[in-house]
Amino acid sequence: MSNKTTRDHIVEAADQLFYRQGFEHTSFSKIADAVQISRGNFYYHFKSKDEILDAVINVRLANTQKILEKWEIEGQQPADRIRSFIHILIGNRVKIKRHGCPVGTLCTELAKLNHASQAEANKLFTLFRTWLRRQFTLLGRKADADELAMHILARSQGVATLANAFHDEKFIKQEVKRMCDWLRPYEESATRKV
Amino acid sequence: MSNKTTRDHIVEAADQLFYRQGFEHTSFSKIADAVQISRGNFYYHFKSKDEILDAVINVRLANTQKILEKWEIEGQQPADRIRSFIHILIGNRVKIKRHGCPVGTLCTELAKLNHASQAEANKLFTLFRTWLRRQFTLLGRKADADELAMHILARSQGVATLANAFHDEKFIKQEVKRMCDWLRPYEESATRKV
DNA sequence: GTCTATACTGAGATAGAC
DNA sequence: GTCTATCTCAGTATAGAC
Repeated sequence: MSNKTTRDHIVEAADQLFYRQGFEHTSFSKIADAVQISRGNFYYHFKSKDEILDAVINVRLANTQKILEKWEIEGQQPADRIRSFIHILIGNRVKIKRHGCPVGTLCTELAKLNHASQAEANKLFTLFRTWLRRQFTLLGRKADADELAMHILARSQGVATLANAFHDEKFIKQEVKRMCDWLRPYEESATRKV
Repeated sequence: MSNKTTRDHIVEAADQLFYRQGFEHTSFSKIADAVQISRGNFYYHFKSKDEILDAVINVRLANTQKILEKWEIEGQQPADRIRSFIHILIGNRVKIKRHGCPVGTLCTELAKLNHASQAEANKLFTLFRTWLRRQFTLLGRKADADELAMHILARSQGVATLANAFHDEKFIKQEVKRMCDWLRPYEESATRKV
């Protein structure tokens, strides 16, 4: 099963390093060290560093899509699914404390660099946004589904940013509870209608 | 009055550029172009790029302190002062849409770089946190004042991150309204006690 | 496919003239 | 104080052997 190509290994290592150290700060040497190949070998697989970034973004998009589908299937009710989203903050709390949100920090960095792949990276946010919007629509909030989706997305971003700055896991748990409390009235009003 | 030294001009230009393009991405050449001095001249005023960063952080700390004092004086009630904080999102919405939050994006970047000045930059967050905590304490929330301070700080961070990614000013206004709505019950319960 | 060697560039930093 | 000239180093990228 572990028939990963060198290309896969490069993308995987770059994915990790871009998350932990940032895109610009991650040099070819660092990726080369991680994958245990020579620097020259990169250019057989990719034309440039930007191409590696695009590959990383595509992998992340695919993985995100899979997770959203998983939550869609596992969660009986829309509110359960939204809670799955909220709880990634808990599941990834150690990484978030150390490196922030992988989506948010990448989009923020690419915006500063005015990088050509900004729009591609932003699609990661859009995946979550669209999925959350659908869940809120299913909760009967047709009129403000997108606003609610953006609201909860923003809150999870803020939590990640501050948890990272203050190196605080407890804060993540605190805020997750608040977000779940916030969600409950929407859930209950939907249940009453059914 | 405009007796600014060259050093002041350097710090000012670096401040802007670090915000707009990021610290690492901002080279000496770019700052030199902005200030209209030669690259070599930097080293009369600063020993290294990191020293410029420290100077920038110190300026930002001083400016933040001033703003907080201003809000403290201008706002009659603690809730008014907290609303002053919330409304910087509106006042700075164009910049936030373009470059995110100056505090959040700097702290996030320095965390990725594992930069020595991380702790200094985080003091910017701490200034807001401590100030907000005091306002919530004055609102009679002694037990959870810090939690509420962190909560509102996180929300403003999340708003800035998404407004930047989606280039969306309307979203900022939407969320500011939500934050003010969120604040009202705390304000009213405090007023009732008085 | 992977390597070594190397070109080229731009970065931070230094020396010394003015 | 400010400049020009220069150093050193790390980065991306290329060429060509194996």
